[in-house]
Parts: sequence; C-alpha cells; structure tokens
Amino acid sequence: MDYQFKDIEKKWQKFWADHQTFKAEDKTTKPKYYVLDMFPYPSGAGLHVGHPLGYIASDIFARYKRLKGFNVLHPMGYDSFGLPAEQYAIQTGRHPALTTEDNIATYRRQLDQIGFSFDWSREVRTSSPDYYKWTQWIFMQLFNSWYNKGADKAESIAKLVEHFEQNGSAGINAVCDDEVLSFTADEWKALNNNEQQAELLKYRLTYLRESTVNWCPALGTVLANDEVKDGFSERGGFPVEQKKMMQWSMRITAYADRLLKGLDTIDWPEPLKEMQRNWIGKSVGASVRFAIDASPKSSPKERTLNQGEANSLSFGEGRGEAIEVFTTRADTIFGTTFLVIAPEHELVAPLTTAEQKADIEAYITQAKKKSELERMADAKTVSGAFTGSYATNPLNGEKIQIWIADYVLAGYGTGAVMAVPSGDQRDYLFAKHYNLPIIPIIDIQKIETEADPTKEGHYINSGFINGLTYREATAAVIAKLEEIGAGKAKVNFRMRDAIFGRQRYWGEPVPVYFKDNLPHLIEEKDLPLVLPEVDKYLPTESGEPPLARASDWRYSQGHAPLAPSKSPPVGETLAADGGENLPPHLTGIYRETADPFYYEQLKGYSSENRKEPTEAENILWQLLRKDQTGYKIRRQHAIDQFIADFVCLQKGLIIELDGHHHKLNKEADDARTEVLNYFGFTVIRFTNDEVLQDAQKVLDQIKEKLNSSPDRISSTTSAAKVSPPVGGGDLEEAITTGAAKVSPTGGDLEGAITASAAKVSPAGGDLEGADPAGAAKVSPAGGDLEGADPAGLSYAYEHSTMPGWAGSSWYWYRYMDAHNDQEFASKSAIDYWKDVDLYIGGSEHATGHLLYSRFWNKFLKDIGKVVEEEPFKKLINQGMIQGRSNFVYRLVDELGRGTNTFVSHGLIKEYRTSPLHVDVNIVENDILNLDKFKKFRPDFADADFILENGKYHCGHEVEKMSKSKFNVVNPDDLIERYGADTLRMYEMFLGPLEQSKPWNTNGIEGVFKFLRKFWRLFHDEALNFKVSGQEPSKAELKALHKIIHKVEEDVERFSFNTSVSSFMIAVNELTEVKCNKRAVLQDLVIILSPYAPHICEELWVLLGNESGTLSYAAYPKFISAYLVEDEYAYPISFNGKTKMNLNISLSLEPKDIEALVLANADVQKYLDHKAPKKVIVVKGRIVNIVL
RNA sequence: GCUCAGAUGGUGGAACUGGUAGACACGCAGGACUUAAAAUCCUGUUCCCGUAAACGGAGUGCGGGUUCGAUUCCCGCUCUGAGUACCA
Repeated sequence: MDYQFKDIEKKWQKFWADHQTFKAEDKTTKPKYYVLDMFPYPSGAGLHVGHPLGYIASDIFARYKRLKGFNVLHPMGYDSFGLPAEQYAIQTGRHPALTTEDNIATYRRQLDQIGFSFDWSREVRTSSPDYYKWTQWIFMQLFNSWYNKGADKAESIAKLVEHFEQNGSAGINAVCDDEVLSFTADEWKALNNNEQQAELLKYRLTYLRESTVNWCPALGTVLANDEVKDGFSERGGFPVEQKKMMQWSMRITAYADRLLKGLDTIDWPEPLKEMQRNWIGKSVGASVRFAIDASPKSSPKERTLNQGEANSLSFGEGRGEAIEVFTTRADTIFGTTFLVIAPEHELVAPLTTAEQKADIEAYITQAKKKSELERMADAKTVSGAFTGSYATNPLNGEKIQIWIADYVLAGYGTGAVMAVPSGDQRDYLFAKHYNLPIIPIIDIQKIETEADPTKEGHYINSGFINGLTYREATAAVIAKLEEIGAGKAKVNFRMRDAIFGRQRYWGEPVPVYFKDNLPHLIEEKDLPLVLPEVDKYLPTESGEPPLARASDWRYSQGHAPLAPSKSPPVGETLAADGGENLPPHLTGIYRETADPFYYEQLKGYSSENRKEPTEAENILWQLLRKDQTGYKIRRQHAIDQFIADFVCLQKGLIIELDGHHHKLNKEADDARTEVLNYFGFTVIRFTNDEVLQDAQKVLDQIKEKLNSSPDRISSTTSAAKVSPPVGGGDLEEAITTGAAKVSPTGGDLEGAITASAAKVSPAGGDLEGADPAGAAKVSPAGGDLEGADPAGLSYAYEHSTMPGWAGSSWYWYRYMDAHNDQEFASKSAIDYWKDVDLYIGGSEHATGHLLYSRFWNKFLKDIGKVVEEEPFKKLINQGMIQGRSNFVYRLVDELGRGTNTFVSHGLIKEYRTSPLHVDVNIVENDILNLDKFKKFRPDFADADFILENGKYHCGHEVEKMSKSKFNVVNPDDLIERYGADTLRMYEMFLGPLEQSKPWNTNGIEGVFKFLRKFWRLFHDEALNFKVSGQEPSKAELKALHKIIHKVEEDVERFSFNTSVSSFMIAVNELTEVKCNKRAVLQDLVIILSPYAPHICEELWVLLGNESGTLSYAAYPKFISAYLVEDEYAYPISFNGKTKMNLNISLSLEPKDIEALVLANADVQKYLDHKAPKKVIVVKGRIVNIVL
C-alpha cells in the first residue's frame, strides 16, 4: 500500500486517545522530565500559526525523553479567562463560558489532529471553579502574609501581629506601604480591631491601596504596565490614561532583588533575562536630603501653603524640612547646581513663593494637558518653572534653586533629583536653557557642548573629595552623608507593585468581602467563591464593575464566631463599632472612590477628547455645514469610542483630517479605520495641507464619495443593530484590531449603550445549565443559613475580578496533581515533579506572565508549599511567525486608473503598475494560479495577464500576518493536503526554533517526498510491505549510527531543523543501497518517531511490534565503532586555499603525512620545485602548505 | 538614544571547540518514462572569465586586524529585527 497519511493519522490519534498512551505516571522509579508549553488563551480564531511551532518542538522533545527512559509530564490546558470572550458577551449577550467552551473545542480539535503527545487526563482550565478555587486560595495566602526583609522571605501575618503585641512596631523590617504607623506594644493593643486591620493592610502582600493606575476607558478596566504599549492598550489599541483609584495590588516589589538574582541561575535566552532586568530596573545609589532654605525671598509667611499639611510645616522639624533625592552618582554632589522636583511632588505647593505662584501654576496646567503621547514625542523640549525656594547642599552649604520640570517623574525614586549639569545631559540642557550654573567636577571632563558623565579622572571643585577617583569618592561621599545624617546608600527599583484587579466580569472573583469599609477574607471552607450570573456584562449605572449587578451575591457570615478579640485571626472581622473609629485616612476609602464611573467616563469621553479645531478643519466645516453637499454632515461626532472629525451618518462616511501623521498615530488610525469599516462606515482622510491648498478639490472628492455611496442603515434601526463580529471565529481578530465595546450608532453615545445593553439577551436558562454549581453556591443570605440575619450579617463582596495573569501564575503546579480537591497539588506530587524542565513559548510574556509566575513561585516556596526557588529551569522562545504576502501588479493607464490587466513580477519595470495583495493560498511557489485568481474577486473574472514564460510570477514581501493582507495560511489546510507528520517535520525544517521567520510553505513538498521515500524503504516496487532479516552491511550500519548520534546531539541542543536534514540524508543513503533490513529500519523508526509519530507507529506495527509500545521503546544505542574510518580524504591547501584531496590512512602521524603529501606529484606541480616555508598537518582534519 | 539579537546562493537554511563555505530542501534548467498530464526518476545549478572540459579568479553586510588558515576571534562602521526610554 502507498503511504495513506489520512487513514494512518486518524487511526493512531484515536489509538492514543483510547489507550491514554501519554499519561504520565505518578509513582515510578524513572527520572522525571517536565515539558511545558506556555498556557494558551483559547481564542475564537483557533490555533494561531505560530502556536504549532512551539508545540511541535516541545512534543518532539517530550517524545524523545520518553524514548530515553524518562517519566515525562507533558500536559496542556487553557488560560480561559480573558477579555475577548467577555467583549463578545457584551456585544451579543452570550455567556463568556459558552464562548470559551466553543473556542476550546476548536482548539482541541486542532491540537489533536497534529498528533501531540499531551497527557489530557491532566487538562486544566483557569475558568473552572475547581481550578480557580486554588487561585483564590493562593490569593488568601498572600493576603495573610507580609515580607520580612530581615529573614528575606514572606512570613505569616500572625507572626507580625505577635511581634506588634510584644514589641510594637519597633524592630520590624518589612516591605510595606510608606506611611505606616509606629507604635509600642501597648499602643497596638489599645487600637480597636478595625484600626489594627487597617494597619495590617499596609503590610500584606496583597493589599488595597489608592494608586495611580493605567485606566482604559474604552475597555472599562485598569491595565497592568505590561498591558500598555506606547500609551495604548496592548489589546485593542485604545487610549490609556493615568488615574488614581483604589485598587488591589500585589507587593511584587518585595521580591525585586530575588527576582533579579534568580535570573543568574536559570537557563533562559539572554534577551529575555535582559528584559526582566530592565523591567525590575535596579539602581544602586544614595538618597540625599537637601534641607529647604528659608531664604529672605521666600519667608514662610509668603508661602502659598496648602491644606492641613502646610499648617504643620514648621521649619527645622517635620517632613517638610528637606527634599529627599535619589542619585546613582553621589560622587557628583559637589556639581549640583539646582534641584528639580516633579510637578506632582507634594512639596510643590508649600515651596512656591507668591511671586512664582503664577508661573508654577501655569506650568502645572500645561504639563497636565500634555497627553502621554505628546510627552513622548516631545522628549527633547526643555521646560520647567522655578518655585522661588532654595535648598542647601548638605556637603558644601551652597544655596541652590528648586525647580519643577516634567522630566522628573513622580513615580520614580523620590520624585526629585539633584541636578548635576556637568554630568547629566538632561540637567545640562535644562541649565543651558534657564541659565543655571554648570560646574565641572572631574579634571578630564569636557563640557563645552554637552554633559560628560565620565567616571575616569580625578575630582575638582569638590571639597574633601578633590583628587580622589570615582570609587574612592563615592565611598567617601556616602560615608560623610551618613555621618552627618543627610543621606545613606540606597537601592532603587523601577518596578512597581502589580495592580491586581480588573473591573471586568470574566475573571476569578476575589475571595474578599467588605465590612466597615475594610476588606476581609471569606473562610477557606467557602472556596471556591463562584462567579455569579449577571444580567449583562456591563458596569452598573453607578459605574460599579459588572459583578455589582448580582445584587443577591453577598457574603453571609453564617457560622463565623462572634467573640471579639484584640488580635483576631486574619481574615475575620469582628469589630462591633461599625468602623466609625477608623483612622481618618481610611474612612470611606473603598466604596466611595474605588469604582470607576465607567458610564460617566464613556459619556464624558467625547467632550474630553474633542480637539481644538485646526484652521483646516474650520475651512472644511464652512464648506460642509448646512447641507451644502446635499447631505447632513456632523462635526466632532462620537462614533463608538472614537471622535470623527466629520461624519455623514446617512451615508456612513467619515471624513478625517490629519495634521501631523507620524508613525505612532498611524497604527491607531489604521486600527480605528478597520473597526469603523467593520461597522459599515467608510473613512476617507485628507491632510490639513490638502485642505489649505485646495479646499474645493477636497470638497469635490467628498461630494463624489457621498453621491456614490449607498445609504448606510436607517437611523432607527442603527442603534438596535449591534453588529457582532462575524461569528465566534473572528472574535480575537476583532478585539486585537480594536473592536468596539458598544456598537457604534448614528445617534448619540448614550443611545448606543442603552441599545446595546437592551440587545443583550438574558441567557438565563442556558447559563444555569452550563454552570449549576455557580448558581447554588452563591445563594445570598438564603434561608439555609440558620438563624442568619440577612440585614446584619451579609456583606458585599469585592466586585472587581482578578487580572488575566492570576490563573497562569501557578498553573504548572496544578498539572502535577490536577484533580486534587484538598490542595492545589499534593506535597508528594510537588516533591516528585519539582519544576518545569523545559518551557517553550513566545517572548511576549517576558515581563508579564514570566515575572509574575516567578514571583508567586518564590512566595509559595517561602510559605513552604513548593520546593524550587525558580519554576522554569530551561526556557526557549520560539521565534515569531511573520506573514509572507504575495502581490500581483495591476497595469495602470495614463490617467492613473487601474485596468484589468496584470503584469508578471519580472516585467513590472517595463510598465506602470500598482501592487495588490493576492491570497497566498492561490499562489504556489510564487506562481499565481490564474483560474483561482479569476474566481478570487468577481472583477477579476475576465482579467488579462502579461506573463513570463507562460507563468505569472508574484512579488512577495514579509509583513505582519493578517487577513487583510491575504497572507494567512491555515494549518488545517496543510494537514488536509500533506498530513500532520509532514506539517510537523516541515515546521521544524523551516529553520532554528528561536529565529523569527516568515510563514512560507514553499518547501513543504520536499518533506512530504521524504516521508514517502521513508515509507518505500519498507516496501517493494509493488508497494507490498517487505523487510529482510539479513545482517546489515557496514555502510548501512554507518548510515544508521550517524543518524542515531546526530539526532541525539541535535535534540539535546534544540536544533530540530538540522536533524530533519540528517533524516533526509540517512534515508537518501539507505535508498541508494536499497536497504530494507529490519535491523536498520526498526531503529530508524524509533529515532524518527518523535518527529513523525503517526507513520512510525504504523510501520512499527507492520514490523511486528505491539501497538502502542513505540512511544516507550528504548532509543537505540549509539556505537561509535561503526563510524570509524581507516582512510580520510585530507584536503590539501596552499596558503589556506584548498586545491585537492588526498586519501591517506588515518593511522599515519603528522610527520609521515607531511612526507607523503610532499612526495605527491600533483603537490609538486603546485610547489613548482620550491621548498614550502612550512607545512601544517592537523591529524584527521587538514594539511596546509605555506608557500 | 540605550540594550539585545541578526546579516551566508534566486529562496529557507547548513558548516558544533578557527580547518574542504553553500550540507539538506525549495525553485530553476535540461533529460528519462508517458498519447498527454500528474507522480516518479536522472543530471546540472554561488558568481565572474573562458564558454565542451580541465583549469583560473572572486566570494559569508562593509573596512581593517590577529592567524599557516577566519562565516567563526578582535576593532571600527552600515543595515535589519526585537525590547526599552526623560529611571536621576
């Protein structure tokens, strides 16, 4: 029989599933090996073409390790909470759980058909209550822990409380909030429970605090730093703003140093480690206090003080007496000629003198107006304002000015810098711009045109460090600062605590309820806290997150003990005073300020984002207004979350005017165009210049467009027509390209929300079926709670949910013991599996998932639950898959209009053409299939071609893979055509795993041919299975052992592409000698099976082995003796250039070889009777004759 | 700007510690089989000169260096990709 890959692959996939062939053992004497792929989010678009690349590599490795006798854990599951399913729910009302379920089914089907050796018995889903029960449980452990810097590990809050009770706050060295109280043991005991809880919250590893967050109005949620790119949300490309909000945070900063140090112990790609190092951003330096000077110019009376803080400001004491700066160059302190503080700095108001007040206020207003984007584009502009106040340099007593400027960031260090213009370029520019002094401090410094940050040379103008070197000076300065109490050595980190909450529905509920405005953990026995059902997936009218819609969803303290205690167990709240005695800064902190007024945001968004009209806009408006075009045009109109410059709702035409159209805007513009197109709007763009130069021409073009466009949709139906993305399959694409939260409408924004909300179908019945546990578990203050007083004992839960990274920060442990309902994983399972030996995935997780996972892992180790400090020993980034687009070239006539004639790529220089994307699936090896092309678009049906040698050659280019560029190749199609084994081998054959490469199927034929050739080794001419029992020849054994060795080497260093080549060479060699000997072929089947498992299973059984035993066969032993040669064709080179080869016995020593070579007639010809200067002989390698 | 990675035929890529550059595959050209096509097989294929061939010259982004010998090591530069950015 010929190679029937379809039957074979189906058959073996079924066999593996039925027999659980790849189930990892729990109890075994075999060594363990844990191979893991990065947790996929099951998007509606199905498996992205980049995914199989990593999965195939890890699968080959897993299968190889099984052959090598390891007990391999190779699991797969889904990170199934996430935004796309929820966006889809908002648009359609379909429960995210259902969408997720469908997407997972698609994923699973695709994974199965590639023949992966996953242990599916361990599959996990983060959105399943069995799973997120433990995510919540870990959250509770974090809540119950604090970081003891002394012990350099997390410890239980109970231990902290114990310390407070015995010693007060003295002797505590914790990573905590800045403004913690200091108290004695007695003072602590005198605090009531709420006060104690409020204080403890400042220490917990997960805590609630008002912090500046990345707020994305369009997504209606906060985002983590790594989810924001260039001021836009990574997902969707929506604008992100800074906003102060009460938020759950994770004290990852406590682990900053350990996260940094751990990088040196793990085998990860260097760029990835570097990214983490940058993200953590450790800088070693000193903090220095500059006393604020009460100069005559700014007597305290004249100061414009703010609020209560100012009243308490008496000079010489209190926190206002000095400005603290952080510097990495304490040695340059004598070059400090002014201080700069951030405009947001708390001392700005008290430091501003009456004379300077106007300046400062103007500057602050202007700085606030600048968007994130403008600030970035504007990095070169120097701006700032003088406060009028002075400070004193602690080391030389110099009086220096205090300025504000936005080049100093409030969030880094202390939000203040000592400016040393001679050494720092930003300070230099600032000093030049405002005529501030610049003092050179190192003898070799060159500062005529720019700052010189050198550390070489000796100090000058620097008091007691004059003449010292950098090392000496730094030490001396810090010692002096410490001595006079003006500063100390300090380490600073760029990394911030991670925000741990999203104002979204589809995520893990936070196992917390609120009592007296304070957060309290629910009891462990009440886990999991199941996600409640809601009527729609939007924020409430008052702006609370969607979970607030579940009004019955409240925590009932059914059986909680009520006995008051001075230091209660964490997680219970027992206060009887109702929270009235809270410290002032904590009253009302949460409910009142926590929740974003999403609704208001959206409404307010349009007015906030209206730009000042430009001149061009005004001109155009005069031409467009009052139906002059025959159509009603609106100006600055909100459509979806965008503001259109002009829009004709009737025609669905948007007219955009772009001023400066730089790169940053372009992506956002393209994304929004795509979204608007999606909803039936057409966008045309003009530049300001076009309007200013010839407004009439622009107007004519607009008119033409209006007249030629069909009406969009009637305004009455437009609001109701919530156009969901075309089917679930498109969901992710829609989101990533910026799909809208609400439908765009012809009418006003408010109408849009109501309309889309109304459209949401209350999918009640279905949902209960889908998640019965959910409904039962959360029954609110129900009758079954014995004697509970619904009014008094039910409390609101936290309404935000956990962020996307929560569930993925520990999942590798769950695979070790996936069905445990007593623990997240048993101690014995963790002791056995320990950590992930090989982790494969994309580098896009560098600063998100991979950092958070290391953080949680270290925490779990601190509390004794896991054994390894680092979770992922070896990590490989698979390269990104780029798209490879094909182009056809449309002939253009004299007027610049496209014709229906297409010119082959080789001839385009002779014609005027314009390139056009063409679907890569109708192009093979860059040759266009003309028939398919004619069917590609109706207007191509009668296309003409100008061909080369009867063929149409397409152009090609590497660009992003996207549907709009017609360069998406679906793995399903390739499997249909060539089978999974071919796909697997081809993906590996493409090139090194880590390298980015365009997705191009040009060479797939070669791999397919190879497998057929391999198949034929086992068959005779008539394709009957036929192997012989003869002893293999020397050449056959050599070919076999060469490949045994080569594949071992290659797999161990993850060089899969080279081993595919070697397989081809081996099969070519064996075909050459017509080898069909069982002794050779059976071993070859084992070696190839990790790469092409289906065909190998089939041949394995044909060879007479038992079905299913191949996966656990023993990898053949390499015997080097078969490779030993007695002769070698030595390359003979002259001056390094190889001229000929000579067969010489390998037993000869260099001296004899030299004699032999020089005696050779051909060599003599080259020597031309001259004696060589020198002869180099490397045994078994080369002979080089120097002339 | 900074950090990191990379640059080899028409294409993907190989050459592991400095030792025959271009393995393997695609594509292309020619041929065999076939009424024809598909499939399969064979031959050639870095470039230049000569042009049947031997043979000769150049050649791993560019310019230098170390070495008997450099795609590999060192110095300087160009370009591409990724990450990051008023981080004090």
